[in-house]
Amino acid sequence: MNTAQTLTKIPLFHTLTDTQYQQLARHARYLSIKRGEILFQKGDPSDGFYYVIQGKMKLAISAKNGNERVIEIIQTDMTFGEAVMFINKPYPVYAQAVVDSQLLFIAKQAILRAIEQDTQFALKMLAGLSYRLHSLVKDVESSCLYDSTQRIVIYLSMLEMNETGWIILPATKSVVASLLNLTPETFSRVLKILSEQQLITVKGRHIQIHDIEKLRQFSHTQPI
Amino acid sequence: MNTAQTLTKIPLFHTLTDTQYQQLARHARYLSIKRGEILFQKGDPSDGFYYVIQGKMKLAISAKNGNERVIEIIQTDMTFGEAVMFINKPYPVYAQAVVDSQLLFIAKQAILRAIEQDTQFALKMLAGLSYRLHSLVKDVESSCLYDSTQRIVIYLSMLEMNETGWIILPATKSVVASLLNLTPETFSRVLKILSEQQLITVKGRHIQIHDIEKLRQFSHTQPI
DNA sequence: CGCCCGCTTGATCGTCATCAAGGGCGGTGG
DNA sequence: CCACCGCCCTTGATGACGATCAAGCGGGCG
Repeated sequence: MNTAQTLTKIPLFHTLTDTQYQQLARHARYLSIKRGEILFQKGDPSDGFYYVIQGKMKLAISAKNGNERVIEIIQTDMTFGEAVMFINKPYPVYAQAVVDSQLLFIAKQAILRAIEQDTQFALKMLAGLSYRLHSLVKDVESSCLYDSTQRIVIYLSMLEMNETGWIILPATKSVVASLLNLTPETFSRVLKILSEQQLITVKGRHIQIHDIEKLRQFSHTQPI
Repeated sequence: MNTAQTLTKIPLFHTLTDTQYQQLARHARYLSIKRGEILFQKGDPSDGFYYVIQGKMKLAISAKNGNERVIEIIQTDMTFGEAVMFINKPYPVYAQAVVDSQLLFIAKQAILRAIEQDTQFALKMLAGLSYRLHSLVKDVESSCLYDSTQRIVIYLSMLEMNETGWIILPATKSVVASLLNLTPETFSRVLKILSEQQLITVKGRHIQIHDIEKLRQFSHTQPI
């Protein structure tokens, strides 16, 4: 598949014309990245954003002492790095490949031109950023107002969209734990408790939720 | 001052023409709100955003048990609520007046029209949202990677832009504490410790930083 | 002058991180 | 096919940070 064709898969671009796709394609470049590799470091300058053709990336921050906190896990068919493009600031996070991945980089100038030509595109861009902002507020909310069990239950509930009742964690348990602002140890312990309560079944990264309502109830009755 | 004149003070609108100002003014309305009053509740639908002509607002979330967490303090000349406008979701936070305030509400449809007419405006809007996103990431970073003393020092350093060395907290200590994800008690204790270390002087909401470098050093040497 | 609200200070507790060690699974090579 | 190795994950013991509960202080405003 060529670059222009790949671009048509990005939801953000769905209102564009063929000509515009060709323009974008000229400013896009394909790249492949191996598991564990760093795409950009916190502090690097930004001149475009990325689309995940296939694979998984994680955005995270880290303290001097080595502690890290995963902000987001970017999966196949998602984009990242849009926001930083519009302000002259370096990346506030670093990006690392969780598995071998294929990415598409789209240069800032191409986006700016597209915005000039297409109002709908600008609105989509705004909606995309707004959505991100919304998610982050929810994230802050979670971290501040809920304890570890509640955060985990909320997270599992979010993933619970399949019909089967089985969900698959998008990364290793350590990474998911960090996403929920927990240590791997705590994450493991809570999953064990939920298992013992017959609320879930854990098989590696696969988790079955038996009764989502009971699960939610449990997490609320925990305090006191 | 009439509405159109007030609009010209909003940085976001600086590229607009007089005609556009008139258009916007028709979709804007002035409102006055008393200290403590709620402007909108979490969950309310959004159909525009707000500009603080004079006063102070706070955006916060709250848990069932009554706990609250202040996300942002909006001061005179700042805007809020832009992001939610672009996605069909209710406010993820509630807004409350910290002091008696005058606001300008600008309806969504006026903004959408302005975006259609002015590319520069769309870009400014994008930059504004990006900036918000950036701040929030910084906020998450602070909460996760730094302890209470470090967060307070970082916050005080941010406010430290005046020449005098004296800074003024933008709200009551309780509200600032919540903004830093701390209880008032902890906030008070840390300020006391910093005072005892001769690093700052506290007089009500006025704080003098004696030596910002020593202050930073202290907050880093604390752990261990 | 007195009340109320916001701040301080103290004592105690709980949650989660940290430190440490052991177990399981998958991949690789003999 | 089996053995080995490394990486996660688990499980246990301990501790620290900050929250909570409780009481007293102080200053501003009516």
